[in-house]
Amino acid sequence: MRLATWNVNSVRARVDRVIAFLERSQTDVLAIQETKCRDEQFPVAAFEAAGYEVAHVGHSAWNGVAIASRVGIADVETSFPGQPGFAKPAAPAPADDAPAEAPDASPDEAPATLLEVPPPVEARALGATCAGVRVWSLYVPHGRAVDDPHYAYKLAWLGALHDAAAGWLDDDPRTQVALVGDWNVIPLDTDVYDPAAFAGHTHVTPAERQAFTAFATAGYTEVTREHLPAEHTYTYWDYQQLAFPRNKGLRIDFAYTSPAVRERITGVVIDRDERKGKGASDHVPVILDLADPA
DNA sequence: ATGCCCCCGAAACGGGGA
Repeated sequence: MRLATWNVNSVRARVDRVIAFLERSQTDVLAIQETKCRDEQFPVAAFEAAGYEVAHVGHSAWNGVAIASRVGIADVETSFPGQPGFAKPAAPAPADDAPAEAPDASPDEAPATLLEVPPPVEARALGATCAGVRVWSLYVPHGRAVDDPHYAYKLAWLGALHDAAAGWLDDDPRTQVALVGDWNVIPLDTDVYDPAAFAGHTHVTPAERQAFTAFATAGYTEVTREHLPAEHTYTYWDYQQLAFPRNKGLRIDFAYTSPAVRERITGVVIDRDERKGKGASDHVPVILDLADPA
Protein backbone atom coordinates (compact mmCIF):
# COMPACT_ATOMS: atom_id res chain seq x y z
CA MET A 1 0.00 0.00 0.00
CA ARG A 2 1.15 3.49 -0.81
CA LEU A 3 0.25 6.13 1.81
CA ALA A 4 1.11 9.79 1.21
CA THR A 5 0.65 13.13 2.96
CA TRP A 6 0.55 16.52 1.27
CA ASN A 7 -0.25 20.06 2.31
CA VAL A 8 -1.86 21.16 -0.95
CA ASN A 9 -2.48 24.84 -0.04
CA SER A 10 -6.07 24.97 -1.36
CA VAL A 11 -7.57 21.85 -2.90
CA ARG A 12 -9.83 23.89 -5.19
CA ALA A 13 -6.92 25.82 -6.69
CA ARG A 14 -4.95 22.61 -7.24
CA VAL A 15 -7.41 19.79 -7.80
CA ASP A 16 -6.01 18.92 -11.24
CA ARG A 17 -2.49 18.62 -9.85
CA VAL A 18 -3.69 16.52 -6.92
CA ILE A 19 -5.58 14.09 -9.14
CA ALA A 20 -2.61 13.89 -11.52
CA PHE A 21 -0.33 13.11 -8.57
CA LEU A 22 -2.64 10.34 -7.35
CA GLU A 23 -2.71 8.71 -10.77
CA ARG A 24 0.98 9.16 -11.51
CA SER A 25 2.16 7.93 -8.11
CA GLN A 26 -0.52 5.24 -7.71
CA THR A 27 -1.10 6.45 -4.16
CA ASP A 28 -3.77 4.46 -2.35
CA VAL A 29 -4.36 6.77 0.61
CA LEU A 30 -3.60 10.50 0.59
CA ALA A 31 -3.78 12.64 3.71
CA ILE A 32 -4.40 16.23 2.64
CA GLN A 33 -3.85 19.42 4.64
CA GLU A 34 -4.89 23.03 4.06
CA THR A 35 -7.81 22.30 1.79
CA LYS A 36 -9.00 25.87 2.52
CA CYS A 37 -12.66 25.11 1.92
CA ARG A 38 -15.88 24.07 3.61
CA ASP A 39 -17.13 20.51 3.23
CA GLU A 40 -19.67 21.43 0.53
CA GLN A 41 -16.93 23.17 -1.49
CA PHE A 42 -14.58 20.17 -1.64
CA PRO A 43 -14.21 18.88 -5.23
CA VAL A 44 -15.43 15.38 -4.35
CA ALA A 45 -16.49 14.50 -7.90
CA ALA A 46 -12.97 14.73 -9.29
CA PHE A 47 -11.68 12.35 -6.62
CA GLU A 48 -14.55 9.91 -7.11
CA ALA A 49 -14.00 9.92 -10.86
CA ALA A 50 -10.42 8.88 -10.16
CA GLY A 51 -11.61 6.07 -7.88
CA TYR A 52 -11.16 7.64 -4.43
CA GLU A 53 -13.53 8.12 -1.54
CA VAL A 54 -13.02 11.30 0.47
CA ALA A 55 -13.52 12.28 4.09
CA HIS A 56 -13.08 15.99 4.78
CA VAL A 57 -13.55 18.53 7.53
CA GLY A 58 -13.49 22.23 6.76
CA HIS A 59 -15.36 25.08 8.40
CA SER A 60 -14.12 28.09 6.46
CA ALA A 61 -11.47 29.26 4.01
CA TRP A 62 -8.80 28.41 6.59
CA ASN A 63 -7.25 25.06 7.54
CA GLY A 64 -9.24 22.04 6.38
CA VAL A 65 -7.96 18.44 6.33
CA ALA A 66 -9.01 15.38 4.36
CA ILE A 67 -8.20 11.78 3.54
CA ALA A 68 -8.73 10.34 0.06
CA SER A 69 -8.63 6.55 -0.21
CA ARG A 70 -9.16 3.91 -2.85
CA VAL A 71 -8.79 1.08 -0.30
CA GLY A 72 -11.75 1.98 1.90
CA ILE A 73 -12.34 4.66 4.51
CA ALA A 74 -14.15 3.96 7.77
CA ASP A 75 -14.76 5.33 11.26
CA VAL A 76 -14.10 8.96 10.36
CA GLU A 77 -13.38 11.39 13.19
CA THR A 78 -13.19 15.12 12.44
CA SER A 79 -11.13 15.98 15.52
CA PHE A 80 -9.15 14.04 18.11
CA PRO A 81 -10.37 13.65 21.69
CA GLY A 82 -9.27 16.66 23.72
CA GLN A 83 -8.32 18.73 20.68
CA PRO A 84 -8.06 22.35 21.86
CA GLY A 85 -9.85 25.16 20.09
CA PHE A 86 -8.56 28.60 19.32
CA ALA A 87 -10.32 31.81 20.26
CA LYS A 88 -9.45 35.00 18.50
CA PRO A 89 -8.02 37.47 21.02
CA ALA A 90 -10.74 39.66 22.49
CA ALA A 91 -11.28 43.00 20.80
CA PRO A 92 -9.78 45.97 22.66
CA ALA A 93 -12.02 47.51 25.28
CA PRO A 94 -14.18 50.34 23.96
CA ALA A 95 -12.94 53.85 24.50
CA ASP A 96 -14.23 55.76 27.49
CA ASP A 97 -16.41 57.94 25.29
CA ALA A 98 -18.00 55.01 23.51
CA PRO A 99 -21.75 54.69 24.04
CA ALA A 100 -22.59 52.35 26.89
CA GLU A 101 -24.45 49.13 26.27
CA ALA A 102 -28.16 49.58 26.69
CA PRO A 103 -29.13 47.94 30.00
CA ASP A 104 -32.03 46.05 28.51
CA ALA A 105 -30.83 42.47 28.90
CA SER A 106 -33.30 40.15 30.46
CA PRO A 107 -32.25 39.69 34.12
CA ASP A 108 -32.73 35.92 34.07
CA GLU A 109 -30.57 35.49 30.96
CA ALA A 110 -26.93 35.78 31.87
CA PRO A 111 -24.83 37.32 29.06
CA ALA A 112 -22.48 34.89 27.40
CA THR A 113 -18.81 35.58 27.99
CA LEU A 114 -15.68 34.27 26.35
CA LEU A 115 -14.98 32.26 29.46
CA GLU A 116 -18.28 30.41 29.18
CA VAL A 117 -18.09 29.63 25.46
CA PRO A 118 -15.41 27.10 24.55
CA PRO A 119 -13.24 28.30 21.67
CA PRO A 120 -14.09 26.64 18.36
CA VAL A 121 -12.18 23.49 17.42
CA GLU A 122 -10.51 24.13 14.07
CA ALA A 123 -10.41 21.75 11.11
CA ARG A 124 -6.87 20.50 11.72
CA ALA A 125 -7.20 16.76 12.37
CA LEU A 126 -9.12 14.02 10.61
CA GLY A 127 -8.85 10.34 11.41
CA ALA A 128 -10.04 7.39 9.33
CA THR A 129 -9.25 3.70 9.03
CA CYS A 130 -8.01 2.73 5.56
CA ALA A 131 -7.13 -0.93 4.87
CA GLY A 132 -6.56 -1.54 8.56
CA VAL A 133 -4.38 1.52 9.24
CA ARG A 134 -5.71 4.29 11.47
CA VAL A 135 -4.58 7.36 9.51
CA TRP A 136 -4.60 10.87 10.99
CA SER A 137 -4.26 13.81 8.61
CA LEU A 138 -2.79 16.61 10.74
CA TYR A 139 -2.29 20.33 10.24
CA VAL A 140 -0.48 21.58 13.32
CA PRO A 141 -1.07 25.28 14.14
CA HIS A 142 1.61 27.61 12.81
CA GLY A 143 2.20 29.63 15.98
CA ARG A 144 2.77 32.91 14.12
CA ALA A 145 5.19 34.40 16.68
CA VAL A 146 6.50 33.28 20.05
CA ASP A 147 4.67 36.11 21.83
CA ASP A 148 1.40 35.46 19.96
CA PRO A 149 -1.49 33.54 21.57
CA HIS A 150 -1.32 31.25 18.55
CA TYR A 151 2.04 29.96 19.79
CA ALA A 152 0.63 28.84 23.14
CA TYR A 153 -2.23 27.29 21.20
CA LYS A 154 0.26 25.39 19.05
CA LEU A 155 2.01 23.92 22.08
CA ALA A 156 -1.28 23.01 23.75
CA TRP A 157 -2.50 21.43 20.51
CA LEU A 158 0.62 19.29 20.16
CA GLY A 159 0.45 18.31 23.82
CA ALA A 160 -3.17 17.26 23.54
CA LEU A 161 -2.45 15.28 20.38
CA HIS A 162 0.42 13.56 22.16
CA ASP A 163 -1.80 12.56 25.04
CA ALA A 164 -4.49 11.23 22.72
CA ALA A 165 -1.98 9.43 20.50
CA ALA A 166 -0.30 7.80 23.50
CA GLY A 167 -3.67 6.24 24.29
CA TRP A 168 -4.02 4.87 20.77
CA LEU A 169 -0.91 2.74 21.29
CA ASP A 170 -2.55 0.05 23.34
CA ASP A 171 -0.77 -3.10 24.40
CA ASP A 172 -1.54 -4.85 21.10
CA PRO A 173 1.65 -4.81 18.99
CA ARG A 174 -0.50 -5.16 15.86
CA THR A 175 -2.09 -1.72 16.33
CA GLN A 176 -1.57 0.27 13.13
CA VAL A 177 -1.55 4.05 13.50
CA ALA A 178 -0.02 6.71 11.25
CA LEU A 179 0.14 10.37 12.29
CA VAL A 180 0.97 12.22 9.10
CA GLY A 181 0.89 15.80 7.94
CA ASP A 182 2.27 19.29 8.26
CA TRP A 183 3.74 19.48 11.74
CA ASN A 184 4.97 23.08 11.45
CA VAL A 185 8.06 22.21 13.49
CA ILE A 186 11.67 22.25 12.26
CA PRO A 187 13.08 19.50 14.49
CA LEU A 188 16.79 19.94 13.65
CA ASP A 189 18.96 22.83 12.59
CA THR A 190 19.83 20.75 9.52
CA ASP A 191 16.14 20.77 8.54
CA VAL A 192 16.34 24.45 7.53
CA TYR A 193 18.41 26.18 4.88
CA ASP A 194 19.80 28.64 7.42
CA PRO A 195 19.09 28.33 11.15
CA ALA A 196 20.02 31.97 11.65
CA ALA A 197 17.08 32.99 9.48
CA PHE A 198 14.74 31.42 12.07
CA ALA A 199 16.40 32.73 15.21
CA GLY A 200 13.71 34.15 17.45
CA HIS A 201 10.91 32.75 15.30
CA THR A 202 8.50 29.87 15.70
CA HIS A 203 9.16 26.30 14.46
CA VAL A 204 12.62 26.04 16.05
CA THR A 205 12.06 26.82 19.74
CA PRO A 206 13.05 24.19 22.30
CA ALA A 207 9.44 23.92 23.42
CA GLU A 208 8.22 23.14 19.91
CA ARG A 209 11.01 20.66 19.31
CA GLN A 210 10.30 18.97 22.64
CA ALA A 211 6.59 18.76 21.80
CA PHE A 212 7.54 17.12 18.50
CA THR A 213 10.06 14.60 19.83
CA ALA A 214 7.67 13.63 22.64
CA PHE A 215 5.83 11.42 20.14
CA ALA A 216 8.95 9.28 19.88
CA THR A 217 9.10 8.73 23.63
CA ALA A 218 5.40 7.84 23.48
CA GLY A 219 6.25 4.87 21.24
CA TYR A 220 5.92 6.28 17.74
CA THR A 221 8.71 6.42 15.16
CA GLU A 222 9.18 9.27 12.71
CA VAL A 223 9.68 7.01 9.71
CA THR A 224 10.51 9.62 7.05
CA ARG A 225 13.78 10.50 8.73
CA GLU A 226 14.46 6.87 9.46
CA HIS A 227 14.41 6.15 5.72
CA LEU A 228 15.64 9.55 4.46
CA PRO A 229 18.24 10.72 7.01
CA ALA A 230 20.16 13.06 4.72
CA GLU A 231 20.55 16.57 6.06
CA HIS A 232 18.81 19.41 4.22
CA THR A 233 16.09 17.14 2.90
CA TYR A 234 13.18 19.54 2.51
CA THR A 235 9.43 19.24 2.07
CA TYR A 236 8.55 22.94 1.83
CA TRP A 237 9.93 25.91 -0.06
CA ASP A 238 8.50 29.42 0.24
CA TYR A 239 6.94 30.97 -2.83
CA GLN A 240 9.07 34.10 -2.41
CA GLN A 241 12.61 35.01 -3.41
CA LEU A 242 13.31 32.01 -5.61
CA ALA A 243 13.37 29.78 -2.56
CA PHE A 244 12.91 26.59 -4.58
CA PRO A 245 15.51 27.22 -7.30
CA ARG A 246 17.90 28.24 -4.54
CA ASN A 247 16.86 25.20 -2.46
CA LYS A 248 16.10 27.35 0.58
CA GLY A 249 13.61 24.95 2.12
CA LEU A 250 12.30 23.49 5.35
CA ARG A 251 11.58 19.96 6.53
CA ILE A 252 8.26 20.22 8.34
CA ASP A 253 6.10 17.37 6.94
CA PHE A 254 6.52 14.10 8.84
CA ALA A 255 5.00 10.71 9.56
CA TYR A 256 5.00 9.18 13.04
CA THR A 257 3.83 5.58 13.02
CA SER A 258 3.16 2.81 15.47
CA PRO A 259 5.61 -0.14 15.47
CA ALA A 260 3.28 -2.32 13.40
CA VAL A 261 3.23 0.27 10.59
CA ARG A 262 6.92 1.02 10.95
CA GLU A 263 7.92 -2.58 10.28
CA ARG A 264 5.81 -2.63 7.09
CA ILE A 265 7.55 0.39 5.53
CA THR A 266 9.78 -0.50 2.61
CA GLY A 267 10.62 3.01 1.47
CA VAL A 268 9.91 6.73 1.74
CA VAL A 269 9.89 9.22 -1.13
CA ILE A 270 9.70 13.01 -1.00
CA ASP A 271 8.25 13.99 -4.37
CA ARG A 272 10.41 17.05 -4.90
CA ASP A 273 9.44 17.34 -8.56
CA GLU A 274 5.92 18.26 -7.48
CA ARG A 275 7.25 21.67 -6.40
CA LYS A 276 8.15 22.52 -9.99
CA GLY A 277 6.08 24.35 -12.55
CA LYS A 278 3.13 26.66 -12.51
CA GLY A 279 0.48 26.10 -9.90
CA ALA A 280 2.57 24.10 -7.42
CA SER A 281 1.80 23.96 -3.72
CA ASP A 282 4.59 25.26 -1.51
CA HIS A 283 4.75 21.76 0.08
CA VAL A 284 5.46 18.49 -1.74
CA PRO A 285 4.00 15.02 -1.12
CA VAL A 286 5.74 12.67 1.30
CA ILE A 287 5.10 9.05 0.29
CA LEU A 288 5.32 5.89 2.40
CA ASP A 289 5.37 2.44 0.82
CA LEU A 290 3.99 -0.30 3.05
CA ALA A 291 4.46 -4.02 2.50
CA ASP A 292 1.42 -6.23 2.83
CA PRO A 293 0.64 -6.90 6.49
CA ALA A 294 2.29 -9.95 7.97
C1' DA B 1 17.10 23.80 -13.97
C1' DT B 2 13.01 24.27 -10.84
C1' DG B 3 12.48 30.94 -11.78
C1' DC B 4 11.59 36.41 -8.81
C1' DC B 5 4.52 34.93 -3.45
C1' DC B 6 -0.05 32.80 -3.37
C1' DC B 7 -4.50 31.71 -1.40
C1' DC B 8 -8.98 33.35 0.33
C1' DG B 9 -13.14 36.39 0.93
C1' DA B 10 -14.48 40.64 0.75
C1' DA B 11 -13.86 44.38 -1.50
C1' DA B 12 -11.04 46.34 -5.25
C1' DC B 13 -7.15 45.55 0.16
C1' DG B 14 -5.94 42.80 4.16
C1' DG B 15 -5.11 38.45 6.74
C1' DG B 16 -2.60 34.21 6.92
C1' DG B 17 1.05 31.41 5.68
C1' DA B 18 6.58 29.67 7.35
